[in-house]
Amino acid sequence: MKRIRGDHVTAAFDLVFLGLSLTESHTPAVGMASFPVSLTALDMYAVEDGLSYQPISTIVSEIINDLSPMMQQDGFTFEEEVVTSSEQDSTERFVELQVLSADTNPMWGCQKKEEPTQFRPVYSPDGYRTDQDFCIPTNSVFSAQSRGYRPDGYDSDGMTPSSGSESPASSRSSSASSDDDEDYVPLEISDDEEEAEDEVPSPKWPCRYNPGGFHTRIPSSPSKRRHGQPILWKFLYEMLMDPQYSKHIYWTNQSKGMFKFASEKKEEIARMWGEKKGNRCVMTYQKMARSLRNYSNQKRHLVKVKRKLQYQFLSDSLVARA
DNA sequence: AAAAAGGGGAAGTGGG
DNA sequence: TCCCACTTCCCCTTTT
Repeated sequence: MKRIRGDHVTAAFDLVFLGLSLTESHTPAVGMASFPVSLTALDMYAVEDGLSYQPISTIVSEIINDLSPMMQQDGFTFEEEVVTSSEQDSTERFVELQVLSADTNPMWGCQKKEEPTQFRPVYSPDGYRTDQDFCIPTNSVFSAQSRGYRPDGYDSDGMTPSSGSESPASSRSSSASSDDDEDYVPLEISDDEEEAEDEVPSPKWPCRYNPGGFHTRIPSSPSKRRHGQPILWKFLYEMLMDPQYSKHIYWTNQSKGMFKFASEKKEEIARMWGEKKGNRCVMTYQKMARSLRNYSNQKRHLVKVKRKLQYQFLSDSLVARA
């Protein structure tokens, strides 16, 4: 039997779990539920798979190939439908997952959660986060792990490794619930400008040529070093996915990855980015935009849209990034 | 016309 | 030592 990569299972359930682009049309019949998923939109939700970033459409395709035999055996069916939208450059591919519920197959139970499910972005600036247990937020729920599809790539008996003793994918998953959770610091917007000024004083001289000779950056914490430096486009992406910042930065066309900075908030976003990086100098929108232009010039991650303060994510770039 | 935003060269920084 | 991902400065151009 072909074995599945545990992380991909996690990713598959994450995308359903996220509620991203899930239509509201799932119709829980007796024992069944279906979840049409727009993969074009979900391409924006690339998943860190060990060393690279893959669009979810790629991962879902693998999942379908890998899981089909097993899931059909257990009463699952995957039905794929390709739908071409009216817009020229957009082909939306829908995957409909028909899932046998726990009601009709008690093996597909879902562990109870104290709190209701909260959707969350796949990305955080500090890396991928995922929960170990999850339920699809309908009555027809199941847990990947309860089926023996373990994120560590072992069979349900925990004795049979899938392929290789260590894979980047499995190491990512196993650390996600421990170290990463501890390191994760939610974004915060300080309403107190003076407090922020205390932490990041405005120098009286140009940062690069300061007479005091201070370093331009505060040394990173060990956790930051471990996970690499914060990445600008991920930072922006998380802001876009967080309703808290909907007045700062927002989608203008989410399915195409187009977003816009609010003119009156762009400097605040830049300042937050500078604080997240630990810059000694205050980050400005002008400087942040220079970084974004580097992305745009190199055609990676995002490009500038010919509209004021608007940019567009490149989903293909997420695949190419290694 | 003025302000805001866009653009890009060049050099520098710090982590991996 | 090299590369990456910015950061900073500066100055010019384009858009609003």
